[in-house]
Parts: sequence; C-alpha cells; structure tokens
Amino acid sequence: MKTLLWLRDDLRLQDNPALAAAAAAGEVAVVYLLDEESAGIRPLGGAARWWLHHSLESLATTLAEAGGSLILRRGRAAEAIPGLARELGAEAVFWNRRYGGAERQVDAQLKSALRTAGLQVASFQANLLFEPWAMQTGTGGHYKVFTPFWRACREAAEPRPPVAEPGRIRGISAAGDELAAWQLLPRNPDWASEFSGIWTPGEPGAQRRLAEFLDRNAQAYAVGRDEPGLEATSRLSPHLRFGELSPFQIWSALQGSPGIAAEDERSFRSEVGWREFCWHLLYHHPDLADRNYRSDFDAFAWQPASDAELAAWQQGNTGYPLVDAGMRQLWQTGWMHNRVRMVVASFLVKNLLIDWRAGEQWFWDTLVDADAASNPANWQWVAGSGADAAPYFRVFNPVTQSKKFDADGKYLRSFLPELAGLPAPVIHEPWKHPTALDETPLDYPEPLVELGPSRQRALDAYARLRDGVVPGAAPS
DNA sequence: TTTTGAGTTGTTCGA
DNA sequence: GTCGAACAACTCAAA
Repeated sequence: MKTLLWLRDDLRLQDNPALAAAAAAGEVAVVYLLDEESAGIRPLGGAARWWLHHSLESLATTLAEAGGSLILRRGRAAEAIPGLARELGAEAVFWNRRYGGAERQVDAQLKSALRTAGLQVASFQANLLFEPWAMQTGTGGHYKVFTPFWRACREAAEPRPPVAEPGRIRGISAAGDELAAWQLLPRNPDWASEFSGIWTPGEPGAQRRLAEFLDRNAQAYAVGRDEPGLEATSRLSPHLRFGELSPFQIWSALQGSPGIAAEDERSFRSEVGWREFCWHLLYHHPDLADRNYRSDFDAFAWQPASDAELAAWQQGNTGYPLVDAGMRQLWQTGWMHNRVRMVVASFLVKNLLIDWRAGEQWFWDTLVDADAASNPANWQWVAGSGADAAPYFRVFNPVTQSKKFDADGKYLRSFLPELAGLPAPVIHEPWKHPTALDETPLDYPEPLVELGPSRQRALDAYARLRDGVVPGAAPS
C-alpha cells in the first residue's frame, strides 16, 4: 500500500505510531505542511519558527538516512493533503492526533472528506499519555484540579511502551518547497544568533538531551529544579513541543533509570503530568488563550494598556534583577527557567496589573517551547483566572524569590552584565548599593514600581472582583 | 443528595 | 531569627 504520512507536531522517527504503521503497510510519502491559512490555527511565534526550521532540517536528514524523504508543502490542509494524496496515488493517509480546537476541526473534516473519496484514514495516539476524553471524573465531567486528575491518570492503564522505529523505509518522494523559501529564520536583525549554541533542534538532539538529563540533572531534580542558577531542569520542553521526543519515551526511559531517587522521579513525572493537564484543559476549553477560564474575571479591572511598562517588562528593564534576568534570558536564549517564569508573570499581572494575555502573547512569540496548551494555562494559573489557579493573594516578591532561589546571584550575573560586579546580597536590590564618588553609577534602571503599593493595588483589585464591584460604576 | 476534605510553586505580620 | 496565622471563601472530586 502507498500511504501519505502527514507529520505535524511529531517530528520524530522513534515512537511514531503513524509512521510505524505506514512503513509496515508499504511505501510511505512523508509530508510536512506549513498551514497558515486554515481558520483558527494560531500562527507560530518567531522563536518557534526558528526551531521549526532547524527541526525540519534535521528530520529531512534522519528520514533520508532511513530511506525516506521529506516533502515540504504549504497551504490549507483541506486542499493540500487530498491534493498531494491524489498526486501520489496514495491509498491511505495517516497522522498522529493533535488536540487544539481548530486543529481537531481541520483533521475531522479532512478525515471525512478523504474517506468519502475512498481513502483509508487512520489517526494515532502519540503526543499525550492520556487522551483528554478518556480522563473523566466520577460524574462524567472533565477534571479541573490537577491533583485528582493526575491521581486518576496514574491509576489508569500504564502508558504503552514506545513504538519501535521502522527499519528501512520505502520512501516516496515528490516535488516540494525549499525550506529556505519559508523564511522561518529571523533576519534584520537575527535575534536568534545565540540560539544555536544552546539548542540542538531535532530528534538526535532531543535524545541526547534526555540521556544527559537522566545521567546528571535528574539527581536532585525535586529541589534543584527551583534554582535558576543550576542546570537542574530537563530543558526538554521545546523537543516535546515539536514532538521530537514523546512523553511515552520519557515515561519508559524513567522506568529504565534506577539511579534516580523516588522523590526526584515522582517530581519529574508530575511535570509531565502538568503538560497532560494543560492539554486536557485546552481540549475542553479551546479558547484558553483568548478567554478567562473563569468568566468572572471578565470584569477584572486591568490597568489601561501602558506601552512603556509593557516594554520595560519585555526588554528586562524593570529594575528588579530577577525579573530582568528572566526576560533577558528569554530574549537571548528563547527559553526561561520555570520558577523565573512564575516570577516575571506575577510581576506583569499583579505588580503592573497588565492583562495576562499581553504576557501570554509575548511568551508565545519568544519561547522556543511555546506550547498552545501550557502557555495559556499557566498564564491563567498565575493570573488567578485559570483552572486550579493560584489564590489571588499569592503575589511573588521578586526580591524575596531572588534571595531565596538565587542566593549567590549566579543566575542574575549571567544575564545582567551591568550588575556582575555587585556581590550578594546587594545584587538582589541594586538600588541599595552605595555608589562611591569616584565610581560611575550603575547603568541599571531604578525600580519601575514600588513592590509594596503595587502589591496592595493588586490585592484591592482582586477584592473588588470578589465583591462584585463593576469597574467604572458609580460608588453607592 | 449531601457532606467532607482538599487544593503546585507565596508573603507579611505579629508573637 | 523563627513560627504560625491570616489572606477568602470557593470549587472540585469523591465518598
């Protein structure tokens, strides 16, 4: 049989059930479609485009080594996929499932159109350990709190082992676009110039990262993951985002790593669980990036848009070292440490009282791991408008967090060269650093807002929301 | 149906 | 310096 394999967020040869099935059935044509036309599909952010370029480059190589070839096409899936299937004389179209609202709609319509045209269509579970529709509460609803969700997942059937990589693929090639023509890479300026020293997009890079993590960083993960100055996190997020690695592979690799303490293993698995939970939420709330999960937040009194404050946050010029180090790490590397993400998000949403969507969009554009589910779910979690969200009174203090989780200032120094000469603890509060008469003052901004009053302003705004005070209404 | 216990990640204040 | 309480009820999940 001749099968068209449509790859999307599953750019890997190992543990790829759609590929394995297609290869087992006969000849395979592999296509990646750049679809910027189907309705409702969120355009990739800049950093994700950079990653995609290199991931596709890598995939083309590994696929060629296995006997296949990667066909690049561009257009609306509803026309491009049936068109290519016709062109190749394919009898079947296979893909791995995706879970976003618009994506599901595209896939469902395509499935029925292809079947009507007499083709065999099959979709596979590849990117989530637990299908969102399979996880139901006792009353048939979907889970809204992480802990019971994850408990139910762990009590469900054990995730399958990874699917073996097909041996020699009988590949079918066809004319397609040149990758360069898609212009996924930034130019003028090339803000991603430092990315390639840090990241290796593609399946081999993902495998290497996983092996390194299990060998080294997974020890003391539970505690170490909180310190941004350490290399204690897995940094697998962008690989997972593009499906260069599957959660099934992670699951199984942990099984085979007895050197990791139970505490660290449980902690890391639960981070995989949060990814599952976010997709579970997005599946049931496809507009998670646009609308408050808790609709009572629609009445929340965000500050009127302040371009200057938003820009200071984006550029890492708030005057709070941990916030600024995080935002510059994001800009320079396309990634930010998890704890620092919470601190910068809390600062934007609570201290600046800027709508979480502005932060979510910036992360979407600048993160190489920008994930359609995790990004909005976690922003809403910080804002308090999300599922199982942080209580409104939880306002991170960037100075306290800095002293607690980067006590020696190692993380701060690596992204704030203008403060590199300051010792701890004053590096956490540079405005307290006395400048001697013969010294040039620090080239570092004064704090954008005062922490105490801005925190109180946020608490007041949340209290008004709770008490149902409508913004702008006349006081009674 | 009703009840009960629990809920990722924090900060501040006062004893 | 350390520690517990307050912050605010509310929703969710399950018994």
